[in-house]
Amino acid sequence: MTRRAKFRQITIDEIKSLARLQMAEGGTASLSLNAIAKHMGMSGPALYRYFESRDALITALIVDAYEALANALEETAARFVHQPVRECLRQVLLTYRRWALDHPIDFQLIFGNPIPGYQAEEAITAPTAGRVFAPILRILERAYQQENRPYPAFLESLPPQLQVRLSQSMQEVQPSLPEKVVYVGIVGWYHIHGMIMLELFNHIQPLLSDPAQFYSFEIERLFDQMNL
Amino acid sequence: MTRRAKFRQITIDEIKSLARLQMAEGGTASLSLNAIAKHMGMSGPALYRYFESRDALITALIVDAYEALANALEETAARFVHQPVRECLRQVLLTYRRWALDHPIDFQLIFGNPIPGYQAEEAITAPTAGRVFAPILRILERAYQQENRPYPAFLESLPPQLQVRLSQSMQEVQPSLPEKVVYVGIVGWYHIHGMIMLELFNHIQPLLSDPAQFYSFEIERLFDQMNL
DNA sequence: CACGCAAGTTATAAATTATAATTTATGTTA
DNA sequence: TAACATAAATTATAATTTATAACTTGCGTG
Repeated sequence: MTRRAKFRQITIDEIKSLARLQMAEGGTASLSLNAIAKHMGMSGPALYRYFESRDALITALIVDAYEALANALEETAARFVHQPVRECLRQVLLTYRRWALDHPIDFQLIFGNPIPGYQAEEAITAPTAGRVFAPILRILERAYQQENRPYPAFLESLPPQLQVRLSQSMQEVQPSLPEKVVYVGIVGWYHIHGMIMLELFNHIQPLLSDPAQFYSFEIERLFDQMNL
Repeated sequence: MTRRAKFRQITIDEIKSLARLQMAEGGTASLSLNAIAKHMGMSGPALYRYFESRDALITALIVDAYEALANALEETAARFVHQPVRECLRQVLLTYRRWALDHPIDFQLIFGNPIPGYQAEEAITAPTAGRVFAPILRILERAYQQENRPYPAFLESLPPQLQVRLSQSMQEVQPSLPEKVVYVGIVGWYHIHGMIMLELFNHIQPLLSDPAQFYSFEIERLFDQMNL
């Protein structure tokens, strides 16, 4: 990497870092290119050398967030891969919530409403989205394929017309995955993910004294249903 | 109501209506006081006679949305009150999703991330929030109290330290509600609501061919667990 | 050494929310 | 009915946005 490119990368990183900081203080809306530039000691339009537009910056942040979440999940999955399936998936799901609470802004960027007028570009975010779901699927595959656990009873009553559509990128990560595994994964992910969104996007929070305990409780309940 | 007050109310309604329309087209961010005024044939600052600020307008819209959702749920609950508990709750939950899909903007206003820099005022929104949860609780109370159904098995393993905190307003709607009923309600609401948020805020949608079928499937699964 | 391109600058355009000052219209009251 | 108070709307203006254009500076490589 040339000397110039290195400095360029540093500048890009600093811009993104400041953008995250700004959003952490005032919400996803308070992102201001001008303010960032000012804070970096340069003036407004200079930033457009590094990001084509405000939306381009946001897209970059979203992609980063996706990667970071996926990395966190994969790392946990790897660390507990020698533990029993139940413990391994438990740790992954706990990491999921932990990461969301530790990086609320990034989580909002990924799963929240689009920012002011920002239009998420499916083409850019979709590939990485698969990486988030993949670790969960891999653990479930181990449970039902390798260890031959019986599939959950509720799969029997699943409507036959209902079909899963694994995205291109996810199929690359996990080729030839049995449909039943994916179904179980979706049911679990919806359940878990929904809880986290509710906790993070508030409005329901005051209902429970300790969301963490409730989350753990629901995880065990889910595992029981999954025959883990 | 005086003649002037009536016109004033009409104007307020028109502003809110146009605001909703605007958001429906360009997302919650595209709300512009100027554009509304222009569309109404008056110029900018005139709107400030009716709403103190942009945030005040948004708050009004949020309150309206809460009311509308609560009304829809209550209406369905009333219409099916003579049906078996299971059918009644099913219809209420179907209405919940239906309303969310039919009014995505309002649903985002209520449960999504705050708009660009907008800070939700708990004091204003909390009271109405109770009305959304209340119909569900009432049906569950009927099941477990009046009809003496056994409580779900999973309640046994609920951590004893976990406590529910019913808001002031909810206690007024439902006084002296057994804690167990509230627990079941929360578990159910989290599950259901989480699914809807995922469907609405996308990012996971392409995973399933028919979200409606999945939703119905999960409802039945939930009911089985609830002994309904 | 000199040329080319990257990086940053200022100037400017088109929006936004919001305030101040002013005019116009309405409704009530002496 | 006439006069006055207040509501409603206007224009002008300020302070911010994002974004483009044109120009200057300076690095680094051939």
